[in-house]
Amino acid sequence: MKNLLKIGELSKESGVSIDTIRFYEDKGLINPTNRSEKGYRYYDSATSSALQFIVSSKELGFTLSEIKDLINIKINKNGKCSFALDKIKEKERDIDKKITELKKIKSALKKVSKKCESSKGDSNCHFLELLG
Amino acid sequence: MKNLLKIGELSKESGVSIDTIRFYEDKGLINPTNRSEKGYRYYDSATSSALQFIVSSKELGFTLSEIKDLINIKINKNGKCSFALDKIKEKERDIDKKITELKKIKSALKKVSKKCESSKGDSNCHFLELLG
DNA sequence: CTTGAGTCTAGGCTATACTCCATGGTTTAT
DNA sequence: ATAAACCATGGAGTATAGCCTAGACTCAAG
Repeated sequence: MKNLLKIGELSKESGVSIDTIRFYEDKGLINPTNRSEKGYRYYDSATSSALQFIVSSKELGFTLSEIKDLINIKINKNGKCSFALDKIKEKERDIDKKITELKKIKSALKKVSKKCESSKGDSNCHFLELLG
Repeated sequence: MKNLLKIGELSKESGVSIDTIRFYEDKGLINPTNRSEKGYRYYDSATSSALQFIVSSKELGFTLSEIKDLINIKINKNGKCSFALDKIKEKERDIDKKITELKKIKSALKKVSKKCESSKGDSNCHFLELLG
């Protein structure tokens, strides 16, 4: 097939492993442009951008299923931004929530370590004592 | 057995489910004080504190395997704080790393959403366009 | 034409922290 | 004595995002 890549070539071009490419197909994130008679997958080079998009989105904290939604926005809504924007804002809120959560944990840990430090010289640890 | 609790009673007292208690035993976090001839587990009430310790530690971000380490410190090192303190400080660093990571993601998301907003009126989305 | 490299499918395995289920034995209360 | 409630074990299932393997084909080069 002219100008089309086999899965191994796509893998090299995109930096995504063959297994992962097949896995993404299984999850409905990408599709081979076509298949040979014998079943070989062939991709155009736009698929490489699609894979890059997936990788970047993952780095932004999106799960594969959320990324699938983003792709469907592109396909179904003709790429209108407002729909994607909703998802992005939602993810921002998610991340914020996680940060808040972790900050709480952090200050709780600080409290515990202070407690621990205050019993440094003691034979028993004020934290571990909770074990009973 | 006098003063000992059966697993269901321990579960009620600690708020940890029966299944989870057995699961923690399987993971080496707790042990029944003894077993009846027929195999029933019996616990003293200190086990309830131990379960509370596990729950609290989980809330502090420790995994079960890390909690197991903490318990072993109590057992092997006679509860000396310095050892526990190391683990706590390490966990603080973990949490800090995660927070930093999330903050990076957050600012990247903001960038993307700005880009997205700037193309709101356009027929195509600057973010989704990356899909090729 | 043969060999080696590439590809196919289907399935299992990883880690984490459980939850749920079936099947069968035990205890307790009436 | 009998039924309800409890307990035991072992194994499967959940979610996420892949990795790895076997066994069988196919393709390209010499």
